[in-house]
Amino acid sequence: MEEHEISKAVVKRLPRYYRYLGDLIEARVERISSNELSRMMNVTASQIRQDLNNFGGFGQQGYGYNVKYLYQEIGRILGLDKIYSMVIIGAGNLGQALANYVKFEKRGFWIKGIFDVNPRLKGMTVRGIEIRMTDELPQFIRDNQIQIAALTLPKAGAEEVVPILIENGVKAIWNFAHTDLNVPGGVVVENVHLSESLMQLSYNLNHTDL
Amino acid sequence: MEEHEISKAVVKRLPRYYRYLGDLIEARVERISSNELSRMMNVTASQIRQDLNNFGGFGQQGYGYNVKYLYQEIGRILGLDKIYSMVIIGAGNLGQALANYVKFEKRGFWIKGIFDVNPRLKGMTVRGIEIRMTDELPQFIRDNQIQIAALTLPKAGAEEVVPILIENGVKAIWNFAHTDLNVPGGVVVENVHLSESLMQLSYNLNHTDL
DNA sequence: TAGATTGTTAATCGATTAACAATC
DNA sequence: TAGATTGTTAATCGATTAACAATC
Repeated sequence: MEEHEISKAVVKRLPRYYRYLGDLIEARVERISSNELSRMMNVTASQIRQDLNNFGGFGQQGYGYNVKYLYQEIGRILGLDKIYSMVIIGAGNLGQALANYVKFEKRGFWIKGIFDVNPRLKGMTVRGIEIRMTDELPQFIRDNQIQIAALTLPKAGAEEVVPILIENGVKAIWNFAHTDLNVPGGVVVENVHLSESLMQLSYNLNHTDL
Repeated sequence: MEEHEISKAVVKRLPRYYRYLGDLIEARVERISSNELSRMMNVTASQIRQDLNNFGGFGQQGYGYNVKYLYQEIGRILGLDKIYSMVIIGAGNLGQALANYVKFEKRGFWIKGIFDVNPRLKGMTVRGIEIRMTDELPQFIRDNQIQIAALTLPKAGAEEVVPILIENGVKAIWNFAHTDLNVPGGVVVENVHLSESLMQLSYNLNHTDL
């Protein structure tokens, strides 16, 4: 992989580059300079070139970047050239929203199972994926070599389930519960704290002038 | 309000302070020093003191911070002492998940209506909130003095609806659509790009050593 | 008063932007 | 070749951490 550590700020920008490049492909654009892209994205051309050169030289002097090639390379950097097996823990609205979001599967994130503690949901399916009871989780993770778990359940349940996930081999947690999870090194956590996002909105609403 | 501009990084940390302070109140803790809090939250005590002092001196030398008071003050800074009227545009799973999330209302974010273009949803309710057709939106926003709109619909629809929202007085957009919205100054956008979050997870999964 | 801890200034670190030589 | 644009070094800017005087 890379020689040096890539900063969080850079990693956060990569998916946005990827999205814009995808749009350019759809628009049949073949090449783009850091300058044009910077105008589209409202960032500096310098930042784009610096960000990309963390991972290697993808452009060509006097030409710019080939859109398709750069898209593919950023996809590879993000790990989108691989296939992942995923479970969703918590079959409420949010869990079902994720399960129904087909685009994840297009990007290689396969949802293998949905779990809940509510026995009334047992056997029901969401987009063909069966809802299972949480006690089946350890076996299921091992049998299906699950790498990623999305936690769409309340705080207390999330904290309980994390050690079970990790014991059985889960390597990444997409955490929607309103708590900071404790995981050992080598396990990755990505937080989506919706209420904190709404509070930031609220702050900005109150501190932005017309 | 404040004299100088507060950095985005600081604003992003405020809701997390708020959450930890809420937990401390529940645990009946009366006072806390920046040092104790820093250990709980895995940040430096210096950062906590710097962050808070952007907004004023909430502590007392030799004592620390009064938990309840600090909680209340951060809530006020975040605008959580006010009440907001909100609509959700897009009555899919994600929109319904937001509508069902009662805690938002506890924090003063009242969901007044849910909108969709699908006529089959017309008249249905989610937690007592009626689903309305998008053509009723302009009137509804004005009549109910809606300040915030959550966009839980596909990209194209989101881009179409934004000018309508703004024309009728919406001041903040909570954007779940996979696109960067164009809004005039004075209108606030907070993005929640789930697929980009998943890509960051994927990156970290592939670039973290055991 | 002595001890603790803040508020704040100064030092350090890292990220962004500018500049330009290399080169297609 | 001349023009364009990258890759990369240097300069700037901002954010984080350290240090300590002020003070409860």
